[in-house]
Amino acid sequence: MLRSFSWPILQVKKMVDNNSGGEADNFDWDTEDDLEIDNYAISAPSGLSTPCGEAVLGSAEAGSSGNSPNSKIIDHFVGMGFSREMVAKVVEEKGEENSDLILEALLEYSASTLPSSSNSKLIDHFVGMGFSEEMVVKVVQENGEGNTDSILETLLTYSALETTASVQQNPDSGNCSSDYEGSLLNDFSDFDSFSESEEIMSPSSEEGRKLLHLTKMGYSEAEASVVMERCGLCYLIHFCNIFLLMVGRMSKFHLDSIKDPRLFNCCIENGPDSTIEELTDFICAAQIAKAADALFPLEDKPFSNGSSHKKRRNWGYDLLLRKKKLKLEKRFDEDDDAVHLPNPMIGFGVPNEPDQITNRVLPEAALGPPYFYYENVALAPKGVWTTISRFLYDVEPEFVDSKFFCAAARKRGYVHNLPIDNRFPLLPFPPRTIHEAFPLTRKWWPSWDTRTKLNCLQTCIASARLTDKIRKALEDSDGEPPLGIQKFVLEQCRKWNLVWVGRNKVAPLEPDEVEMLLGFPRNHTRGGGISRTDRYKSLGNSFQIDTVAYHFSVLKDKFPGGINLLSLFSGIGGAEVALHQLGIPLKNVVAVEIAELNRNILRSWWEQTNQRGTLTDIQDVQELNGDRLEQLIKNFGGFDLVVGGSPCNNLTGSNRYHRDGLEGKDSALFFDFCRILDLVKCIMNGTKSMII
DNA sequence: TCTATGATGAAGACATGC
DNA sequence: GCATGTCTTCATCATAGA
Repeated sequence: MLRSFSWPILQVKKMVDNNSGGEADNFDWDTEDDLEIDNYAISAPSGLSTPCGEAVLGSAEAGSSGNSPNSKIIDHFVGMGFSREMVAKVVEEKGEENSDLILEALLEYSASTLPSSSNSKLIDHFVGMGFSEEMVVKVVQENGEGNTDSILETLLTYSALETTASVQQNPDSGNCSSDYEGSLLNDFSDFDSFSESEEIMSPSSEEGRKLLHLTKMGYSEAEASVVMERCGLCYLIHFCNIFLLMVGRMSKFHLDSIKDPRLFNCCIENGPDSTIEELTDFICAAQIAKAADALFPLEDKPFSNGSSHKKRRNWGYDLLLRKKKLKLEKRFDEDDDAVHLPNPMIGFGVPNEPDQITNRVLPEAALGPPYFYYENVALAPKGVWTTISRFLYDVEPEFVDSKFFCAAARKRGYVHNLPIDNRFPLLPFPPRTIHEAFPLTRKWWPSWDTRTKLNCLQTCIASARLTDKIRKALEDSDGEPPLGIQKFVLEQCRKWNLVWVGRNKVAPLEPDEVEMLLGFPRNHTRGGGISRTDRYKSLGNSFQIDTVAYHFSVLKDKFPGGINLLSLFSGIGGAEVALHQLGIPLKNVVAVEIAELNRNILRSWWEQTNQRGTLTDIQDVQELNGDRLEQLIKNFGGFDLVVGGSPCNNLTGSNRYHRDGLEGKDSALFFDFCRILDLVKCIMNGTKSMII
């Protein structure tokens, strides 16, 4: 079974479970990781908060020498940061048998006993942001201390209303001259000095002019460049809104508009044409958000599978909140592996394997319509899958290795909201071993090459020089080659997925063989002006059809009349082929793919298979804005399934140069998947038509 | 200009032994 | 639990040759 994430509450619970499970004696409570987690719990202004740091330290120091029968469990909870007195009291009340109950009671007591004076770290944080203590105390009382997002939002609202009133009384004090802004900007005075780069000094374009203007205003070139780029993305409006709010230029109407997708879309659409004022707002707001992050390093709340998620209506705002938390989670994930890959990597189950899981509880926000399905490499840098999951409504990823479906490994993570019961595989089963897939290789396969499965099919193949080098190395030895040669050859065979095609002769797979292994029709990528290199590249970036079809199979009964599909980063049409092979009619397909070669491949397949539905090509995900989606949804009556496997370039271990995670140039397109999915959900749920 | 080729490690999961 | 070694990884870049 997949293991849960290790968010704070779960981590604490895990620790307690370990204790109650009798393994506490082997648990090292003093490891650095545990201390980090403890510190997290201690200072978090959430439900995990403890009364105060001093009490925690004092009790912890006194902690490990208890002699009473329940001293061990008390010590453990004290080690988590609760005061000894509180733990003792709770253990006395609840007994020491049910550690979950104890934990819940401790959390409850902690929340109820947080100091309400200005000594509160939570209040200090907000006061430090520039809000008045009186206002902070009031808002904290209204919202409770566990919900820092609500507190911040309410504080911003009050501030905006106050300042707006002030501006209305004194119009000259508006815009960038408010005290708020002054104090805030002073806090961000560590701008880089003005850059005198040649490019900026001689702007030859509109972008250059804006860059020059921004740098002259005192922003660093890097900041200006980033914001110029980002203003084409969907984050602009949120940051602008927050900043406008902070400086008091935003009325209640504007505040409400934060959550208005139409306004959000306007900014997205105007991104490249953003005015200087918008760009400066963006920079300031980003810095404010950065500072807010620093002030609330521990605000994150544990997620549950549960029902506590409110209806996902404020998608733009939510997206930004999730983005804001990204850095915090990344830091946390660096301390603790939040997502653990299952071994064996069979997700919720694969055909012919035991331990099938057929039930799961999805977070309310994740429920369809539409169904969604996101895919990427399983072995991404640490923290990436935590982030992906968080951005996709906290749905737990399903990690599956396609070696359970075909003769090649393909370790991938899938985040989806599909049902998981009554799955069925495509029949007939594809060959599961190398020899089944390529029977002619058996004749030449040496006994010392024990491979039965190929490794991941990638985008590059071995060179002729390498296979020749292997041939010569083997021919130099009489009979069975020495161990050193065997080791070298095996290493290269594993690395490049070489198969034996003659005596002492290995070769990389042909493109049509890769097609077969991945479950595509023969010659799917052949012809139409595509080179062999590009065929390997397109195939290497694709789905494994049998794996994906197994997950999609639950849709067959649900859409007997056909399905409307939004296929993002569609590549050579893995999702389309999988649905087709399942016998699910494709009614309306909107396929978004940047590479013309891939679009041609999908179009060609569409025509060859005599599809009766309509296929709409879109080149760039950036083209999919609210209006475009609204039009498409209006035409089709909504999407039944949104599928996407965003670029993995910056995630895969094969990338030696730019393994930058989700912040990488290409892999950042994941956030466009989120944006578009949110938009689709929003429009289909009627939110968009409700506002304005 | 396009295509194919060769050189370029690090990160992280996992198994093993102590 | 920890150190160590093994194995795997939807790739990128520079360059030569057609």
